[in-house]
Amino acid sequence: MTRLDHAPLPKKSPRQARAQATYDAILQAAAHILTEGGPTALTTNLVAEHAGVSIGSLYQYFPSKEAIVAELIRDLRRQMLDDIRGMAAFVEGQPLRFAVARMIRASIHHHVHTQGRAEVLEQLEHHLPFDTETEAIKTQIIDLVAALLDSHGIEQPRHAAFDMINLVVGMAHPALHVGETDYEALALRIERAALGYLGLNTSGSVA
Amino acid sequence: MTRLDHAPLPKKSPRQARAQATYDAILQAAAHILTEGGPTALTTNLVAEHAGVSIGSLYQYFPSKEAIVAELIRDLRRQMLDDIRGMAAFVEGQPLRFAVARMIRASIHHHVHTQGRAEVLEQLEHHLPFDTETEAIKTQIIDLVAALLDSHGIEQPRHAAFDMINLVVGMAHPALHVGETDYEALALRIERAALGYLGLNTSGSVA
DNA sequence: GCAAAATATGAGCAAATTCTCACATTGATG
DNA sequence: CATCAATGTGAGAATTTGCTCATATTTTGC
Repeated sequence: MTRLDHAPLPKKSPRQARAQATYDAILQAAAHILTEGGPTALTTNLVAEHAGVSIGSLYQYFPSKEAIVAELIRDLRRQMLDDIRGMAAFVEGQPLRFAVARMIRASIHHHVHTQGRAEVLEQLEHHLPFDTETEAIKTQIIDLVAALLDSHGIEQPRHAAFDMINLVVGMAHPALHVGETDYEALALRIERAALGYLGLNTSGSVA
Repeated sequence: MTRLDHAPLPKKSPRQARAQATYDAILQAAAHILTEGGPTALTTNLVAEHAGVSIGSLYQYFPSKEAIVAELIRDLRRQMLDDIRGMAAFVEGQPLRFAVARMIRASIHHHVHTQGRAEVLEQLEHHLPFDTETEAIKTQIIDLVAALLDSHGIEQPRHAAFDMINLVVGMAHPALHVGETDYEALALRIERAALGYLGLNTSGSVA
């Protein structure tokens, strides 16, 4: 066994000099192609070309096309987890309304930053072999949000965390996809729904 | 010009006896493959095989694989529009809370009935050539919901309709996908968020 | 510098995929 | 029935795609 036994990478680990650049270029190219052309546009040859790398190099680091997608998914989840962690730490001890507000802004920011990638990847994930790490990260994300809600006395925190995440993402993504650029206005609208879900009613009625 | 000039079907229109069965079998098979195996599993040969039809027949009605997907999307949208139309008629004159409750249940029912298809198809739609009919149907759906909200004095009804649809779908779909079967409980949770969004506050606070 | 290890290359093979076309079968019509 | 149009068939041509491997280049350790 070499020193790569800790990594869930199915093939050779690159960690040495320019290899990392090759590895990164492949992932970046794959992400780009996926968001631009959709799942059917993703071919290994095209990825290699876009990455400015030979097809042979691609297969040095990824045993298959699916492995590239799987790694993209892991990357995205790790990023999400990091963002949520930072957010959770930031709102520690603050009132729930504030925490919710921050969470919504963070989610919008995250989706803007990863433009459309989440959609496609989540979709593809369903038809990929079960990945332990990805699943573990998803659990951690739910747990973090659940802990946050629990600390404010929300009932069934895990259930609520699941709903809250979907509520925020479900509203934010289509709006952003359709070209909405007033993030603050969007956040305020989502906030109304989120606070309603949590039973923290905003004052005035629109109707 | 023959009598098929009214249909946006790029190839021959089937309307005659068993031809319709073939046509339907192809669409059904494609839908099944898409939901089971995802976008990458969809190949014309496989569709023909699953439909119990020769590959030649498939190309008699669809000029390309994309045309099949496009038709599936149109089908789904038409179904959505019909469901919403029925729902809107049913809640005519009823209070907004009731209308919202019905809309949420209808949406859940619709998603249960079309299991996962919406996700994949919506995703693929983004990378397909612009389809006038599909777009028109989407507009009609928004308009219907907007009219409903407007009749109850909701401000910016089109904006609100867009948000409401995404809120409901965004919360319902992941829950159903994860195996939730208590539709009523799910509907009640979504209702909290929806009413919160609309400013129709529910009574008690959970926190 | 030099050998050995790490990394990169890309022609090309096997399999998959899209789609055509010449022909067979079925159904309708008088 | 006979005829013709509508429908169905599937071998296979043309292309694409996933991936390998023999070889070339670069980097590292000494």
